[in-house]
Amino acid sequence: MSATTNDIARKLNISNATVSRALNDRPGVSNELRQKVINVANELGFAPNMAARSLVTARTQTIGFVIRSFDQPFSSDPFYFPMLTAIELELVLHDYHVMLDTSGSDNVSHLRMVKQNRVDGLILAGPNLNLQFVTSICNSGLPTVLIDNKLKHTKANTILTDDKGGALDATQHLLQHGHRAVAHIGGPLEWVSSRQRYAGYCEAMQGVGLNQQMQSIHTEATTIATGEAATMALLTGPNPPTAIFAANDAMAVGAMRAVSTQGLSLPNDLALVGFDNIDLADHITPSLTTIRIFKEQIGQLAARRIIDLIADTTSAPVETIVSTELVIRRSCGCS
Amino acid sequence: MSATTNDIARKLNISNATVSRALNDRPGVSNELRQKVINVANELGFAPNMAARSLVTARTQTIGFVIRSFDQPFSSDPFYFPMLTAIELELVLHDYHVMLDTSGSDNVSHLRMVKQNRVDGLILAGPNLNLQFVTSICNSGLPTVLIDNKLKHTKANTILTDDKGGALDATQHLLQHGHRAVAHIGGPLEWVSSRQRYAGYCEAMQGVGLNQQMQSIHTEATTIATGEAATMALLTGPNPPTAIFAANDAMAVGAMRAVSTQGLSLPNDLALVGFDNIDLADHITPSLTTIRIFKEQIGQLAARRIIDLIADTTSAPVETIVSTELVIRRSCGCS
DNA sequence: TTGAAAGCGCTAACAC
DNA sequence: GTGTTAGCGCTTTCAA
Repeated sequence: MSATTNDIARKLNISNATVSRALNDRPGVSNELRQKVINVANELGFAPNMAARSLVTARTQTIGFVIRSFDQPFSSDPFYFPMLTAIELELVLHDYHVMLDTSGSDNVSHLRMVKQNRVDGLILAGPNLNLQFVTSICNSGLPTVLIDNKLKHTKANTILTDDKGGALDATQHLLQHGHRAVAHIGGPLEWVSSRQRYAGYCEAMQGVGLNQQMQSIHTEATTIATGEAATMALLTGPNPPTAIFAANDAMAVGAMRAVSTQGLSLPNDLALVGFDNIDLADHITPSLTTIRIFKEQIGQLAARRIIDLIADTTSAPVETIVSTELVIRRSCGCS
Repeated sequence: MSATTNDIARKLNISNATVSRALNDRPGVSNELRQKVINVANELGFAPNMAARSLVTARTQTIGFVIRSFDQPFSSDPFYFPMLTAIELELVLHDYHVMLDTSGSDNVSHLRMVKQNRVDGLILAGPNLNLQFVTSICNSGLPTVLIDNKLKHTKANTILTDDKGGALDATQHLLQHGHRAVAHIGGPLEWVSSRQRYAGYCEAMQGVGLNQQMQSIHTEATTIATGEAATMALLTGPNPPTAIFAANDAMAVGAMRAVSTQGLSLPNDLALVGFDNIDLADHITPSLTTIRIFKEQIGQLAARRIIDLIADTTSAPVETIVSTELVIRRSCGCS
């Protein structure tokens, strides 16, 4: 088994308290002795037993990352994974580890990693988590950061994408192409992101007085399938649009399928802009004009916020909004 | 803070030893008292403090999942994530948690989660890990399961895809379409999967006496970019193939780009089969014929194996090979 | 069937 | 500066 502080202490004929002080950069150890301790520790390949340390410090140096396993990110649209990677990369710098939870529990007190005191804080990802669950966590006092989610009546630390701004850019770009019948397809309005993207769409349309031409469909998920269905409904409806702003790239891909099924072609018969900038956006035909989300940066910010929060639990909740970027390709009609 | 065994003991005027026995289904407690303990525990929302338990049992109920952060799975080809999800889902059933490590350390003794006794076992994913690193872990005695990797001189518990069988199916399918100049593009031959897929390709070609027509390019990664470059080289080379078996779907997408750049069209000028069955395979044009990998099942098997291994550390290493499935779409020329 | 006591490895308060 | 002591919350002997 691995070496303990006692092994080091015995070897140097000192107390393990001194070993602990030396190794943790605490005052009250002569430089000479401290160096000796460090040397022996290295020799023995010493690393503190986390269980023992946690037991006394009540700190685990672990952050829980919670996401619903049935969220699309885990399949066709790996949305939260670059974030997760970025989070881990940042947390490692601060000596923290990440523990995963995809169980989709509806209650904090059912979150095993919390009950068992396994984590110092939580990052909750995605809008698809049970509202009461999120609220109860945020009120529990455990340092918590939300990604892509927001509570109505509870202040929380949250990292958001500038969904409204991105949607505004996307829609305005379509308008600049001369389109008037610009429709929107998106996710459930219970999600902050869906609401904001819809708001951006509305603002753009109303900005040029197209209140009458507004037309949008909100489906229960934002997948290829729902995008296809929604687009089909629009194309076969009474006022088929000439352009569509899709709330994410998966739906945009679905829209492409619908267009193709209808015997139409992109971008001539229909212009299309997505949201996300998934890696494949550049590799489908026609390549997809979309709004880039800075996933890695969002992950990094979430990690930093949770660390700050652990250091100072009393700090006021902060809402961080990360901007977006319009990535112009072919599906919008640009050449 | 959360309740402890002492809280329960005090409330019932018994010792915390009895509480522990009652809650852990150990013999030596009357049914009556056990039930009382359980009731009080529920009332108080008790959950054992993992640090305390770990300290005495030397078990953490945590499995480390190790992967290199720069592996493609984390970006365009979310290969290992469905696996990770499946692993978590399975481990939860056995009261285990998953801790992530993407640091890409080159040495076990540098793996913090191991040094600090944070994990009971390790799942190492991907062929891209440092060989010495993997070997040293497998020899360290810590229960370990490899996914998509294999050691030459060290026996290990490993879960593999039937890469050779899948490649055989893919290549034979192209041959059945009447193609003779069937080329292969794949990853580095240091990877087990690349070697096996290449072997399957060779076996298929040699099986119909096409040793002379064999032509393959192995790139340092299996991405859209390398697939495009390799295909470009083949198409502009002395013997342009009429069909290509790509070692994964990302490379196949790259191949499509090269074909398009060359002014050719799929599947008429070139037939194509990939490997993976990523979600988008069905949504690109033409839809991609490919070999399906059962990622969720692989994850589940890895999780089960690591649990068995923890229960019986002496059990002999097992190599598990999960079969594949040919998914026929349009890129191969089928209609 | 139950309790008392020891101890896992570490940190922190208090002596000296 | 350094050692002694206690204790974090739990499990596990050993007694009774």
